[in-house]
Amino acid sequence: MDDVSFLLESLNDHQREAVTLPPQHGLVLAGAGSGKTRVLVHRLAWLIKVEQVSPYSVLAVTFTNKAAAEMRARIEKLLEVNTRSLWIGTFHGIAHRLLRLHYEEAGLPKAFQVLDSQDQKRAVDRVIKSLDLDTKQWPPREAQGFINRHKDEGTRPENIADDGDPNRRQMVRIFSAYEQYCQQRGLVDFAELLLRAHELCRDNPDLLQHYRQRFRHILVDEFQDTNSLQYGWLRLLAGDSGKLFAVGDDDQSIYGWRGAKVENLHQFSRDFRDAHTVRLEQNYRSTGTILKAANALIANNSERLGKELWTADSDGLPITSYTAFNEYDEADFVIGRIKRWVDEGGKRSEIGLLYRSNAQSRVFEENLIANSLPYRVYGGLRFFERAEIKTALGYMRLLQHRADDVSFERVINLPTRGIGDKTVEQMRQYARAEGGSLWLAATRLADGGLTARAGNAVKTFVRLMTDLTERCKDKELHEQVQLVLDATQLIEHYGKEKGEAGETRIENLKELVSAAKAFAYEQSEDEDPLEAFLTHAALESGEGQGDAWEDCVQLMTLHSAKGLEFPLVFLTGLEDGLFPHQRSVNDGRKLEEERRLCYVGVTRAMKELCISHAERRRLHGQENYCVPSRFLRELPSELLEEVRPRINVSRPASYGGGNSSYGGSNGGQSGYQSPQLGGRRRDRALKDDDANTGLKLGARVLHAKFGEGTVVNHEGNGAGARVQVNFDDVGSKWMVLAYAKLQVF
DNA sequence: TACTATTTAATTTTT
DNA sequence: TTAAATAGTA
Repeated sequence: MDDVSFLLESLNDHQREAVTLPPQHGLVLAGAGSGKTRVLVHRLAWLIKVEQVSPYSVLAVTFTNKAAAEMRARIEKLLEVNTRSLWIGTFHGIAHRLLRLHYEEAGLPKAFQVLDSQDQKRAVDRVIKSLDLDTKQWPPREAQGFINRHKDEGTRPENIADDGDPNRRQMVRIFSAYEQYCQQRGLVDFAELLLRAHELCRDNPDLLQHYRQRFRHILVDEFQDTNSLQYGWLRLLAGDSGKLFAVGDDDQSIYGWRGAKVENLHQFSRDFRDAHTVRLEQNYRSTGTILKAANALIANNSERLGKELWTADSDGLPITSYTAFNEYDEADFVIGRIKRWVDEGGKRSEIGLLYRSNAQSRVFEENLIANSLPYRVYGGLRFFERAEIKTALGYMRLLQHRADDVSFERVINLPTRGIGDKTVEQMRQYARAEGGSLWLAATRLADGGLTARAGNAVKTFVRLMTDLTERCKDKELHEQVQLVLDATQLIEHYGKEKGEAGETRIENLKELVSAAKAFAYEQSEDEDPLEAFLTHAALESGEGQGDAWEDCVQLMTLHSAKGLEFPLVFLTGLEDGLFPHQRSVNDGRKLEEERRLCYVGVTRAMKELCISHAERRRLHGQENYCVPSRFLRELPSELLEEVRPRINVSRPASYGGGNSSYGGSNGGQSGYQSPQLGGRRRDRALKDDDANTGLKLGARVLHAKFGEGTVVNHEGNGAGARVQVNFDDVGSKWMVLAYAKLQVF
């Protein structure tokens, strides 16, 4: 046997145990930063090198293209094997591949199209309208959710039990009609990819047998994120002889709301009795302090499989906790710390600025701009989801498939060519009556049946498309894209948008040509390049397309931060109602998911962690007094170093001194303030907050009977003044200040 | 058909 | 507040 020590020497005992498990089912509970990907990659290498498993017999499944690409790259680096025969991909990518290979058995046309969620929504919208339903009463978004939820559970409309609820019955009707709509046109949405692939395997014994014999080993990443259908498919594929090796972390399950089932992690050990479980608890990312905080926080969750992170490293710095007046003050503090980090020689790209919801980024962005700090906001529209790109691709699709009604509708009047809603509706009716495509309707109606004006416009469009088809013959992919852009004048159209928007759109369209060029380069011979490119666009969001890399502060939601790490992390907006989110506070399960989200945030930090919350925050245009997040209280206070604003604007003299930790005696803390903005806001805070009661909103108080709580409201003056206190244990109460004998701290 | 006023709702997101 | 969707107007 070859020397395989290189596969093991960089691993700790537990990692090594996982990697070298005998060829059987394995479950690795990998804590944050415990070297999960490394174990997965080394396991795969071990199977090939030591267990003599052919790369051909291994299937490795991930959730994102990024993770799949990284895994492939690391395997290639570790071993010099032919990774082409190795199936590494996303659930959707692999399902797609199976369906392409076996489209007939799957009941699909050879050239079936993949719908992304936008396309799906449009399709659902059309279906609802074709059923003569009001989209007000039946919002496409909800119907789409209904459809996807059921597909994710492996359910077809005919399998949904009729419980007599007319609402539900109507939804099922829409679901059915949508399925028919897609089947007729050869359209497959994301959930359908998985469901079809599952049914394909389930209903074709020979085919299933073939793949069962082929894939002796199935490796799964982020197993806690699998939904019912995905797990069902894995089990089916593994059968009795295939070996599943799943890696996941129940404490990092944050996608329950989109169908992920943490329970699968529990179920795994029940379904595969002989499965070995290995825990990876040594963390190679964060300081001891950060890990202690993370452990303490997550200990508040129930039904955990149980893990405790530890590190061989030192405790490091305490966690900074900042109480801001409002969101602007919070941003001032964060940006001040960012500057400090950069001044001390740190890179901006080493900073992760995390928040619960996207709306929070705005204030940070404004402040970063004011301080000329480059930043990058993650999330938002991906390259292939941008309107201009979708439109251009719509033309490409229509070029390829004349009957593609979704693309037809997208493109028919963009740029505007005088074919309005009325004309399109006529075409729809014609198409419906004839059972043909909109394209057919357009060609027929162009020769009569429309007003002269509309008829001419439609004729022009038809000619445009036929000309394009002609001119695209025998052209390279990127030349075809260029031809489409030229002929449709999309660049001119989108360039008209005012401001930077137009510029960006033009750049994106040009980038599409480059993307096509780059794509064709790595394309294999036997596929139709355009067809493959269109699928690529649907299946890969095009992350990394466009914007060049720079040393930027990284802004993102906690969800998008999963899997990443930063030397310096800001965890912002730790306020009840915001984080945990309002919609989760009254539901134990949801609340636990929020806590896991917080855990994910904390464990992103390598060296320094700064946590902040605001006492008041403008939300939906309303100024709100905020109660500090319960998660804040779950972090051991000895790990925290509280940083206070430099002045105490709102505490009246009578409460000023004594044991009050709000007492603003430290005059320092300058350097994190932008003077004009900060100053003005503070003045306002003074006025608003100068409560008649003399008790500051958001202040923590102690009541002899009810215990600790937070002041959330007040009314009245003098002797009759009352305050509303939200007690940690007994909830919210109004009390007369004069009698309540509240102790402030 | 395109622009403007009004209404409405308001996590999180990959494929 | 603000962004998006819808309704109304030039």
